[in-house]
Amino acid sequence: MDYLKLSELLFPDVTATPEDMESRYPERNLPEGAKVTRIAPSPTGFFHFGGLFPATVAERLAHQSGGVFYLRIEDTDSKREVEGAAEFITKILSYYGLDFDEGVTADGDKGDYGPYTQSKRVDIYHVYAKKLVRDGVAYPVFSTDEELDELKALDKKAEIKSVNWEQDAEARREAMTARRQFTMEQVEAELAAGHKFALFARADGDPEKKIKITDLVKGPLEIPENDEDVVLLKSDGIPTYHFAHVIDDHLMRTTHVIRGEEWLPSLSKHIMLFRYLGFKLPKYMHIAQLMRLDENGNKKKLSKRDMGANLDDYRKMGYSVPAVNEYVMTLLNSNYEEWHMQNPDRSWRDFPFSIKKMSASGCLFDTEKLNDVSKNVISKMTAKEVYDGVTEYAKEEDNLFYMTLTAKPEYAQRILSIGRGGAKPRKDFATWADVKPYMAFFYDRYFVREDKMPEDKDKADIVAALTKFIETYDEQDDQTAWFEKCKDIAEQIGYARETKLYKKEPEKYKGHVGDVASFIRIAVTGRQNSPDLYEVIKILGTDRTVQRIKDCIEHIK
RNA sequence: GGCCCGUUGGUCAAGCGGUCAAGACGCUAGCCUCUCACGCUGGAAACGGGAGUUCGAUUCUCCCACGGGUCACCA
Repeated sequence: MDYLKLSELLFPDVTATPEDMESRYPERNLPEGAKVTRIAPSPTGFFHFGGLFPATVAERLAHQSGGVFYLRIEDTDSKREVEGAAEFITKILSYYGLDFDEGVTADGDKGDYGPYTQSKRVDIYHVYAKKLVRDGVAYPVFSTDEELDELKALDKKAEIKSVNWEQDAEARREAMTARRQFTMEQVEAELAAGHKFALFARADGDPEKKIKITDLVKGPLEIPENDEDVVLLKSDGIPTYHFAHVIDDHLMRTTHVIRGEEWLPSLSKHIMLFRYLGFKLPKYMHIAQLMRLDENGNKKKLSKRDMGANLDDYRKMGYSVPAVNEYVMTLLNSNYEEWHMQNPDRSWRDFPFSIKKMSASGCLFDTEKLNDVSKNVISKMTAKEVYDGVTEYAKEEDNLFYMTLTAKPEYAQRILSIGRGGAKPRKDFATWADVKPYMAFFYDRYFVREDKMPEDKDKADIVAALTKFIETYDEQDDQTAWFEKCKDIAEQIGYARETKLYKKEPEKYKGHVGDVASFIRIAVTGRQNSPDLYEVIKILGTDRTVQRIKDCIEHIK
């Protein structure tokens, strides 16, 4: 077979050579040890929560080493592509603070190694496709849709465990080899008839032989050589992932390919293609998948349809950006939490991320842990930061609350200041959505009497306590003076001044000062639980406090 | 079914031949406290199984079991 002739027949319009490509995309001039990484999502309009893991690793590794982190859009599957998806991806990644040095941005491509969208790189792929045909490694397959369907059926059969498994696999293998057979005349005839072809790379591996390769997170690997022909170009001329990966990551000079471990089984294909093309193999890092529990209690890969799989949902649920980032870090690097405890005020970006500390096994997504991380993150924020976070969230999710907050920003921030800023801050919020129920009673619009006065206490005592409180309340009192008055009231209605006194001799009293505080709290906030009552009343103001207590007394009567 | 990856408490995990097998989340007892939220002091809870190598295996090797992934002109 005259492969040169075949290559001209198949790719008559391709004039550029691999050498041209090499000079157009020269090796990067970077300091020793600098890593070039990338994230390469498909524009499906959906960004997987798990996608944050390789993305974060890639970003850290590049930026920690003075390298380059870029975004490439892998839009080689037109069937799955969604309008505006690329823009959505750049938006959500920048929302989570993953900043690119190169790649697709809202204002077009940035960087010298573009285009960064695969559909715009078809000419480049064809240069190498032609070379592989010329080298006798790649061959065309002209298939009708029906033939394709038949083959697909065989694939399906070969996959399913059945008694005839061996035969099914054999039938498939035969069909594959048959596709390799053709004559120049046949190709010319097909082409003349205007038929499209897919381009395959002939596999030369022996699965009995193993390739030794070290994955930076999985460790030393032994994988069988590839003996399955690889689709390079689909019949529309667009490359498959395999071909695009090899060419793009070589030309864009990626040093570390960071991707999910679901790619491990096709690694031998990629290694083969790198060899065919004469490219240097990059370092690989296959990251373990994020799992969920299925109904049988088994771990399953967190897939698109699962709860919590959509990264954008976390924003909608009200999780703050740093909380999500930190949670990802805790799972990615086992010593992150330890470091964070020693450096409580430093950003996760300051953490010396290490490949060695990455786990080789997949972990279960844990909402409890996320919430804990999140509570800690928010508890360290200033009232202003919390206010900003909540208002931004409410603007999207709860317009009335947004209006309520922004009508009196200082008031909202005073509320959010309670118990904040000290060494042991309150940890009330895991999400921005938790804020509204916490502070709702401060707003007449949302105030409701959720909790009733305790049944076991005498109504007359409650009314007496509340009445006395109104009579003696003085907004000039400091906290100690204020609480002394509560104790006085307790004493006057036959309650113990101190909780301890009551606990010592419960039969001597009808209750204790804590009960008095509880009456006031329920009257003022409508709930049994609230933050510091003294602070609450101060913020609420004397008039509203008195009014609420009076209303409450009416209620009781 | 083939191939590949994985296996320390419920979860995330430290460990890298000799440890009473860290820590965090969750659970729990108690303390602190005007309630809540914190905080503090405790507690329960783990090396999948079997062979080897070794004076000694959670740690090394092999086998098994279990779990996961993958087997497209999808990525």
